[in-house]
Amino acid sequence: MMKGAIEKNPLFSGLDDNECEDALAALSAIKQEYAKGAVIFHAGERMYRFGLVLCGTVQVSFTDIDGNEILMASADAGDTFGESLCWLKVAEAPVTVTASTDVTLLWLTPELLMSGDTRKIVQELRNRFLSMLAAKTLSMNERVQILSKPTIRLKLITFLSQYANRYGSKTFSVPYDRETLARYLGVNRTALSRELSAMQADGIIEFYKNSFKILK
Amino acid sequence: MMKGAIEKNPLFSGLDDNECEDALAALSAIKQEYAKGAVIFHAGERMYRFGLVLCGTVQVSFTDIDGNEILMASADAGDTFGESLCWLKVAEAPVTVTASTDVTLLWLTPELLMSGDTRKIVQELRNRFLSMLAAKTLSMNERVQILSKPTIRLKLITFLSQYANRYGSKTFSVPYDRETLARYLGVNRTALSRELSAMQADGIIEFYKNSFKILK
DNA sequence: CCTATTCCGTCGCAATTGCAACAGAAATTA
DNA sequence: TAATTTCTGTTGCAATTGCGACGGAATAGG
Repeated sequence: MMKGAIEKNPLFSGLDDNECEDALAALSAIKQEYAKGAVIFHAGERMYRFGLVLCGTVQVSFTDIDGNEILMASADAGDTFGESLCWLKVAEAPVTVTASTDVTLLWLTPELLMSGDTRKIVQELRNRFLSMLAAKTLSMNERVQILSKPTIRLKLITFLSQYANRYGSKTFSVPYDRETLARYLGVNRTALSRELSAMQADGIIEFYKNSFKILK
Repeated sequence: MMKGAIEKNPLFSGLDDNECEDALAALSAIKQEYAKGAVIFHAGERMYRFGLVLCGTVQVSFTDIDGNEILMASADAGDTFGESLCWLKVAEAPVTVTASTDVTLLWLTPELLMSGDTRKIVQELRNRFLSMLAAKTLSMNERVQILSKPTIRLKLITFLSQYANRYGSKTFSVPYDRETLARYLGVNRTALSRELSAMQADGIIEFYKNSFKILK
């Protein structure tokens, strides 16, 4: 049913049905559903489990020192959130997770991965969990790369190039509305619209809603 | 000798001498020295080992699509670099590592951590390696938090607050010169100097070279 | 089909920033 | 010590961006 989303996740991809069941059991998987807008996790609590999104989209925002909310990531089907805070047993997690749409997700507990359990599936999961974290680090590098660019245009070009690379095509759509994209890029929404229009006028890109085409 | 730097690193902290030796052996540690300015790792190669800085400072810069160099991190004694790229066996690592000062470092190979080796020390290292990656993710969150701020002043306040938190004091010094700090914050150097002066005039901070004091 | 709501682009203006040129301080080297 | 190089702060100006207000398009709900 939700098999698709699970398979997309590097923790489970390529496992056969039995292995998958064992893996879910080893992680004490619990399914839960949230309505659009619901708060999935409150900042300030400890994150005992991390989340794997089965369907829908969640937003992870960081509550900073002044109480402002900064969009850290949005997780779609197959994506996870909260692994680091969970693994490190951070007492007061500084992130809030909310449902952008109706959401179904699995809560997973990495407790067994920390133990000396030598079952094959547990060892495999340990390795995969590690790979997942490593991949997350690299994807955050990409975010930093974008945010470091001096102008909105360069941020957009970098962002769009990254997407084009990931999709292997110069035509693609992104899972953000303008407001969310602006926050992801760290810029003002209307300034973003202005720049998108300018880039289209300059013949650099074409776009319709969330679909983009890089002309270059 | 360099024991201090090693102990600062979460992979080795708290291990006794024997364990430490075993750990270094398990990671096939090799010591190497570089002169100031030397290139420690070239972008485009595969990173078979990750680095642990024993003394000195290295800079990790990201080479983006246009060939620009973006400062991703600077690693001091006890810090590591390249774990993610190494673990994921990325064929063409997109980072360049250079020596900001004369540098001594250990090259470490995580190969054994990927195996089914069940020796206690290896299991321990696996867990610690994981924690290290998780911690890196969180510290990158802090960087993103800074870069997401709309103005130089807010970036600085966020950056300085993070440092004050880490040191547990409102007086501290940072390991960056102005040029490097500007690149870390993603802003223009002279604009940074201008804003620092303005903040001092406004009674928010005091600073002398790389020493800062938050007055608030 | 109509209405309310959300989403998106445009515009003018003020504020912030990048940039280039420059000068003095500090550190390094001869 | 003198000379050279590096680092840092200042300033004027142009370019970019943030912000608020607005209107039209798209969407959702009845």
